[in-house]
Amino acid sequence: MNKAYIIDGNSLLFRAYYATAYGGNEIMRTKDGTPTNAVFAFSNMLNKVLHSLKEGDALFVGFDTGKATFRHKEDETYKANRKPAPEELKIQMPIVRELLHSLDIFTFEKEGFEADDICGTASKMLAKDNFEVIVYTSDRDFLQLIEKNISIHILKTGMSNIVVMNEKTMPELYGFQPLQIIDYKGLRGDASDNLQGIPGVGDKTAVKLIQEYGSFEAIVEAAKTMKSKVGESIVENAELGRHCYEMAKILTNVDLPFTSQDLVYEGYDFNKINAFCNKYELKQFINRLPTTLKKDSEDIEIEFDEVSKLEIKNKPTEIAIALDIEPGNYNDAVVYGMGLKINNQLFYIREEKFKDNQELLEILKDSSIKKYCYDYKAIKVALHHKSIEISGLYFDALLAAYLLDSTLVNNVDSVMHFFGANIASKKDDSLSLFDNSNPERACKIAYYSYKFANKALSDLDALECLKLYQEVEIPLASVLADMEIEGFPLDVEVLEKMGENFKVQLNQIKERIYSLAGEEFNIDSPKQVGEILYNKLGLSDGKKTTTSVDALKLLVNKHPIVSEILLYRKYSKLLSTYVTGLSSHIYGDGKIHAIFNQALTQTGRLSSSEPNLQNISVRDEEGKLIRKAFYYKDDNYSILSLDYSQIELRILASLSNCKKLQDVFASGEDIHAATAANVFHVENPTPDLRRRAKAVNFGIIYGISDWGLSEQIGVSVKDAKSIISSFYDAYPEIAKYFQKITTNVVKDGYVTTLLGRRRYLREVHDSNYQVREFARRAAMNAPIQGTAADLIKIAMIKVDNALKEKKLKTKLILQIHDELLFKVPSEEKEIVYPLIKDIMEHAMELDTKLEVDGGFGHTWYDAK
DNA sequence: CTCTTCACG
DNA sequence: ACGTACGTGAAGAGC
Repeated sequence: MNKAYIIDGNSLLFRAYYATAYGGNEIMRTKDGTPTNAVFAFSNMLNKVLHSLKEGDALFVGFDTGKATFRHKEDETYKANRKPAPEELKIQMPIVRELLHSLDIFTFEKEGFEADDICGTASKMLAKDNFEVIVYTSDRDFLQLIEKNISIHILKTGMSNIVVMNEKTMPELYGFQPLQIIDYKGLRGDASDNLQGIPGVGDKTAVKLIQEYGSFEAIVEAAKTMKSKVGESIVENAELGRHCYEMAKILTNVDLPFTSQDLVYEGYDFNKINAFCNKYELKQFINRLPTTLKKDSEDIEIEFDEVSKLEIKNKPTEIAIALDIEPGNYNDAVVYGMGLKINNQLFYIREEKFKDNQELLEILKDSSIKKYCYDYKAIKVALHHKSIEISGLYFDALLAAYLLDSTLVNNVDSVMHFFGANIASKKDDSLSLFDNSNPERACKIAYYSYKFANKALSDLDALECLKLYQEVEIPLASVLADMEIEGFPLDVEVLEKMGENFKVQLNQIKERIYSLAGEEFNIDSPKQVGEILYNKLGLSDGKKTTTSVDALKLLVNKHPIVSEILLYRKYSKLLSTYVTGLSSHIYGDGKIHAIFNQALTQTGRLSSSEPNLQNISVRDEEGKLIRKAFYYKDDNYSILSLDYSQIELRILASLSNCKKLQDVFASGEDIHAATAANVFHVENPTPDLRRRAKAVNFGIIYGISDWGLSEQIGVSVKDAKSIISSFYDAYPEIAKYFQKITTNVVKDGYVTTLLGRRRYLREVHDSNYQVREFARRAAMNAPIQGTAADLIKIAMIKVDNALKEKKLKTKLILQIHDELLFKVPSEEKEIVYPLIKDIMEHAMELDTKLEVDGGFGHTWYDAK
């Protein structure tokens, strides 16, 4: 028998709200302040129901409309004693409906009726259609619905304390039958609904009377001959009781525009609920959802053979591979084994047997054999550590999913989930404390990497991303793997010497701060710093309450402690992040092997982690000294740094077809000076005007706002506004371009780069102004930042190809968004510099001239 | 685990 | 009138 789960939406939502809004604690909110505590608690409750749902089961949520019902018409005072719902809860009512609709769960509400009546009618209908009905509510009135196949799950305190009431347990607990709850309410009324029952009849009397006479009317009849106070009161207040009796009845004959079959749950669409979770920052919910309910989700038992030696009859033209590897950084992770799909068979080979399989090693190395996998770069790097070569990447599920929807989380479970499979192992993985291997999982990943390839490729084609995938992301994966394998040398001794200096400075500054403050406190704690500055020393400028650099800079002249704190912060950052932090990432070969995340950013840029080599200090002279620790001890090698000049503005000039701006770049003029001349209407701008113009140029790229610009360059909002319109007057094509972008993103819900990389910005339709504006600015920036990312990726691939073709020893070692770093042997310096510069400058067809500058240095510090 | 701060493009 | 620049990662504090 199939089950039908019916949820009294309002009842659970109230419960969810109050269960998480107790005491004086701040309730859960999104970054922009939208309260989500009730949605969060409701989603957890709902998830429990979803986990018990089987195929063919029905699921339904009934709601109140919030408007007056037939009960209000009958009794003006009905529920009049209730306090209005808090605003924070009201805001969440439509969001809960949005949650349910994102999961394709059937909800219904009808003006004139309460959720009780909707749920009651649906329950009876489902029971009649042979469903075993389970109703979730906290309202005891629902008990009247109980029958053979209808049980009521009453939520007591909190969200997890549930009492199951059915045909058997309900009479045991209450002492009468389910329908008699109406008679009971006739006698007792319902205080929460503002219905006063018969005076003098308490719980004990009511139960006794019902047990004796059966129904409310029988009790009234019998009361006439009772010679007691209670009897008199019943006779006297019979009408009042009758009213309560009628009000307590739940309707089971509401006209519903759906059938039981319409309520059978058919699963959720991953993209829809994923978008919802992103929007409301409910991060864990999606991962806790039962994958079996995902539409088209596959969760099969796979069969594989664990072999010590592969016996392959026919040489394959394609294979799928997945490593069974310890989670975490793959540079030093334990490799347990490898899952393989070869000629429609699945194999698992333990790591210690890799070397015995010469045939396998040949297949891996053979670039003519297509490789299907998830995260090829990780596989290539991890295998390199085992001295095993791999080439011939054809399909990478991670990269495909990233191009299909960059908002996806980049882990294998989520990506496979996205494509429609559950790879979570069903077996108990606590079986062995010593063996963390998971052959089944590896084989599943290999199996699905292959299985989903065609669908994914055709989806990429449909999104016009196939070329970007095949010609950029796929070849780039190998280039990045080589960069990670190559690494970047870091001299720990140089670093530590600097660290000692920083420590000395820090101690002196610390003492000065304590003495200026008149007490010791934790300078690393923004809270304590704020307390000292704003409360103890009373340094507030009236506006800012944070202790960030921007806020503190406004206070430097008010008290000597402020600049000391800024100094402390600087050295503290240098020591913890750049000396201690970087040191901890030096491997046995004296090098850093950072990971370049290829499927993470929303714009198409790379990111670097463990450690992040893309944010090593450069603006601050003392911080920049860190770069002196990056160098080759072998004097024969030097570092070449080449970076694109003004890449984003040049791309904007090209994308917007702005001839005037393109001409500025073509002539080699100073772009910031040119903007200064245009917006401030002067021929020779002063350094200060040039500085402001530079901020304007940046602002344009970021999706400028008058307030943001005014804050940045210290002018009034009004002046900032006029500066922006001067900019658009000077470059009208750019204004037109942004107008087009804005229109498109509202129409399509996404923007694209020059190569078709897509960024979804569904938030442009958000009901919240802030969220909408944020999406609009991101829409303006993404095509620019993303096209720059496309450009440098192509440059990297082309440079890599050229170096290999010319059999040069120069190696690409680092990418920092608009800059490439190379390890160059002395003898190649002359040939490599113009070669790479030329490739970078012509990596892509653009209407704006590109310019690359840079130079060699023994250390990273000197490379410029 | 989230927030704040600060390093980079 | 809204509250405000785009994209990242790491460290420390404080829950």
